[in-house]
Amino acid sequence: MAQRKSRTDRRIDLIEAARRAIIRHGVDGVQLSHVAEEAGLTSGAVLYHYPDLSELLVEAQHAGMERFYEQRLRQLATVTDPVAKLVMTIRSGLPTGPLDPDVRLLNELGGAAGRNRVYGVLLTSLYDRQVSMYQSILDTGAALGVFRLSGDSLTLARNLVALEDAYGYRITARHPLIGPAEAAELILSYARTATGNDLVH
Amino acid sequence: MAQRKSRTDRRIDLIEAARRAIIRHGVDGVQLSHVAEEAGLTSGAVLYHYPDLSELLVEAQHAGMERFYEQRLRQLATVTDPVAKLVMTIRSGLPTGPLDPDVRLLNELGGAAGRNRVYGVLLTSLYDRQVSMYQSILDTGAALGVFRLSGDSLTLARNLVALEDAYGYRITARHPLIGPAEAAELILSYARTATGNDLVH
DNA sequence: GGGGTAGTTGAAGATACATTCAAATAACTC
DNA sequence: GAGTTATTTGAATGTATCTTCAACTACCCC
Repeated sequence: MAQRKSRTDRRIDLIEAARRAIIRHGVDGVQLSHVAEEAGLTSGAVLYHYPDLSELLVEAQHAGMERFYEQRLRQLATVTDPVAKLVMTIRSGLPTGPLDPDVRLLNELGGAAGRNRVYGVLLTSLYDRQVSMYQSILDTGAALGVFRLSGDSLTLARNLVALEDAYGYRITARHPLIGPAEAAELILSYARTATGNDLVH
Repeated sequence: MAQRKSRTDRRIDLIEAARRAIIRHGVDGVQLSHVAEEAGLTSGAVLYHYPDLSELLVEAQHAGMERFYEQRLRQLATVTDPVAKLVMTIRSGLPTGPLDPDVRLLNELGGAAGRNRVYGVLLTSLYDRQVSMYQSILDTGAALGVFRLSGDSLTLARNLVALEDAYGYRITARHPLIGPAEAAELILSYARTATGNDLVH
């Protein structure tokens, strides 16, 4: 028998297991048995904690998203220079490679968001928060005279996040010419014209 | 009994039916019965034409993608002015609304492309062709002296397609503030700095 | 350390889905 | 228009998955 765990611990485990299962089989292809296997439990045990699988899947997506965002914020807090912040943020929004689990999970959401309102709301809220994150970097840099913005910061920030998203898809789809480094350079090229700064640090 | 059709006619029908079924249930959630229902047939009939459902799904994705791309090329051919071409191309790459079937289908592919090499290749090939399309518009405009490009045309074109992709996702996910018009404006703002042209026509 | 609780299993039952195929029939051929 | 072929159905079969639940057991608490 699998190790017994407290309600909360097991639920955390299951959310992690669901995350992995989604990455492996897709939001619409994932099954109870997949989650159970990832968690090292039987289907019955999964159902004991989450009588409705779709609830678990939503929680898994939510948790994965929050973690991704929190991680970026935490990293951002380690530097103060606007240039360093911007460059670091661009990098942290891209997958480390085609297998990056965080981005893989987010990408799974993309298609489902068109069909499922809950996923749509989740994804939209992540997008908006990332936009705010970029916007505050841009505004701060402009206030300090480091950036000379080529347009309003909201527009620029929205485009920066959009580019991140799109290259995340390209990388996970294994574009032969666009990897993490190339994608970062492409986004940086936009960021340079947007900020009027060479962004060398 | 459903109307009898020739092999080729029925296969075309089934590809269309599969397209709708994928949009409704996702690449990984679609079932034989969904396709059959969309086509107004029984599962047996579907299996008679496509013994392997996944083959039909790939064909459906392929067909949808080709149609999307061909449509853009055809529209592009109706104008000659680089400014008009660029503006029109940006608009034609965006969904008409959250329900736009062509973009919905492409978005379904995004997540699956990380898991399924075939889908990855399909999506990558579409991306590359779209980049070429933009690149040729940019190069022509530059040669004519209409555009003063802010960087190399490949970088700019890649970013333009990336922005299209990303806003396609935002729109199908029903972002409350970003619809087709707003997305077009966001991409145009990038296109303006990229071409040094106001892009009014 | 005994009783109670919470977590887990495994098997049984129910449901859903894919797959096969004989029979039916529409369309085509000569 | 008789015979042949291609397409479709519907029912039967098999398999996979979900769901339920009684039994088991580890752990907690007094």
